[in-house]
Amino acid sequence: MRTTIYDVAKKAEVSMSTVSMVMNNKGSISDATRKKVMKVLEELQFTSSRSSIVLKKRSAYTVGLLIPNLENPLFVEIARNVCQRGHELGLSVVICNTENDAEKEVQYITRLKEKNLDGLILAGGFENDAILQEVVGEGLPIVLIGQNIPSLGVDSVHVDDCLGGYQVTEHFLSLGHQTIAVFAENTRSSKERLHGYRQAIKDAGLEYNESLVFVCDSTVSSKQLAKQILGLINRPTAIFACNDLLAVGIMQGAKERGLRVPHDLSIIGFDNTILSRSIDPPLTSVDQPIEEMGRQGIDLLIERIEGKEKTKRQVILFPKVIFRNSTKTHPI
Amino acid sequence: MRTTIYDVAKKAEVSMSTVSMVMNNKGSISDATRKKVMKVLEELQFTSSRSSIVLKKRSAYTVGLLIPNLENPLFVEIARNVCQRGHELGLSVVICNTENDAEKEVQYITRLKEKNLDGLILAGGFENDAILQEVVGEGLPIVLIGQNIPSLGVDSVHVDDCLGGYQVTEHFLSLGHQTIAVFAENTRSSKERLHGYRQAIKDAGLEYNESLVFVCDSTVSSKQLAKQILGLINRPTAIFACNDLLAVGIMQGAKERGLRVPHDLSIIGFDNTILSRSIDPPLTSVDQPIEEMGRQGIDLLIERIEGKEKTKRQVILFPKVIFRNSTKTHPI
DNA sequence: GTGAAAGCGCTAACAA
DNA sequence: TTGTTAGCGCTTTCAC
Repeated sequence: MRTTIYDVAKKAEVSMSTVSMVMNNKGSISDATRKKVMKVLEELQFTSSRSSIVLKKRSAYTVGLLIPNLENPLFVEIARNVCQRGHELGLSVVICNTENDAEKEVQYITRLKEKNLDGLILAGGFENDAILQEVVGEGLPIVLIGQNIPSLGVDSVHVDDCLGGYQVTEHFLSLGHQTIAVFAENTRSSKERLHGYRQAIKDAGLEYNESLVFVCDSTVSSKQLAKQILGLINRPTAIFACNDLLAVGIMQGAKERGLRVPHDLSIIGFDNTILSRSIDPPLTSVDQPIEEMGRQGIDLLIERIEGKEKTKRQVILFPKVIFRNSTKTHPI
Repeated sequence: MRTTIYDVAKKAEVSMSTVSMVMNNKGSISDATRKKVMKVLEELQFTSSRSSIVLKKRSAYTVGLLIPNLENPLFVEIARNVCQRGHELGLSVVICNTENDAEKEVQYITRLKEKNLDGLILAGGFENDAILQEVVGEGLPIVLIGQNIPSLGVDSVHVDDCLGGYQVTEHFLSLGHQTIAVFAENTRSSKERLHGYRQAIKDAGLEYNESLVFVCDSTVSSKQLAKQILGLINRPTAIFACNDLLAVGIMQGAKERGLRVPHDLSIIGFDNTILSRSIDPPLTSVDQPIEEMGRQGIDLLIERIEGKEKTKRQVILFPKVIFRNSTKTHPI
């Protein structure tokens, strides 16, 4: 049978409440008693049962982290940082890999609620917006990492995706590229990046050409797609991939077409993940300050949980293009 | 205030115990009562509080998954599959990223124990063997994934690392390579792989040369090391990297030395992660059946939790070399 | 077939 | 400063 606070009390010859107070640094306890209790606590290697505390306090010191896809190193990195920061602050972080499945999203949220979780962090896309709305309605604190859903009215921390897209496009343009394709996912952040692209194109006095925008959803499909469009007569000379995963696929597709990067084709990715550093040639990619995002995400959430904040806050971080060797001047 | 089983009981005009029995399919309930209760359950969208169940039953339907390093896609993949299988079976899986830190290992395990966890899965290395021994002594079910620690006497599921190392080396030898270096981590599985290498070298009638074995621990250090040893006069013509992460570093080091893979240097990795498919040239790597490992890991653990099994079991899976383009015949 | 009641391990209000 | 006690929400005997 598990050791309980009662066993400690008995051994230390005090009451349960005294032990509880010692453990939680509450009330006023005489030094002698405190020492006595501490000693027994140590001897018995006592750690209290979480579930009874949760039951009593109606708080599990737990936050759920919903991730759409652990295949993308970006999300792994976000998870790592959120867990890290949570751990520092004594919070449990439960990682839930929803795999972009609306069904799973509901299941995970339901399960988390059963556990009396204190808040939710959503990293990346979410399929089932209705349930989110419901959760928000119930007053459960939520923080968005890596995106903003204006209609939801919750805190968020993300880079200025639009600016990132703008910078990428601007760079391509400065290299003389005119036919710049975009590979985007069907997510809010991709749309923002695309928006930046469009803006840059317009600002350069060029025509925005929708047929250069391709929506796809994984390494595999971006590879197929890239292979296909790179076979066109008037093929793009530069491609902006809205994340590194897509960029990897594009590179593979280009290779199968016999095109060399960056000589025949320039590519820029987004997220600056380990992938951009592993592939050959190293991929120019837009960095998101993930550590900062993880830290701020948790911190925002905690303030919200503690009820300090009532207004909606948005932390917008700056993207930064990390130049590597996947782009080149376009021979005019 | 949260809806409780008592609210359900009141609304359905039955007792709490009846509701409980309906929810858990226990006892004998008349069809009429069952329907009545089900209806209210549905109306109230009732889900029961986990913590009270845990408190009462002393089981949280939770298993902890200790991962040494989320930077390695292998572990991410393992986590994904373990979570997946756990979810299917209604178990919560708590991912704990210990970052190879003995301190964190203890913290996580302590915290998990407070939560009444039912079992522990260890994927990959573990720094603090003493605490493991302690946990085993307490009777907490443990399963090892991707390694075996014979002294611990617990269930495990892993590939035949020795065989994998043997196959890799055999392949290099068949291509005519004689000077084959090994980059290993300081882990049990690396040691097994190295053991296979040694065996293959010996079986080929060659001398085992310890100075060709290098221990390192990340992409960065393998890159530095590779750069260094590839500058030697009598440099290796083939390198066996005990995981893909190391292989990536080696490739980068080789590149900085001006060596082309596979033309000037053959490389084989281990784990067949996404990295081996992303880099250029695609890396020949030894596949571990991760999905199988995740599934079997959870399943072994559950049987153990349910007390069905008493004997130690070891599931040994077969590694499989996936040939890509990172090796080439050695010009004699 | 159903309900009453005890109790899982803890916290916090109130007494002493 | 310390102890007593009433629950938190549920499961599970044991009566009926």
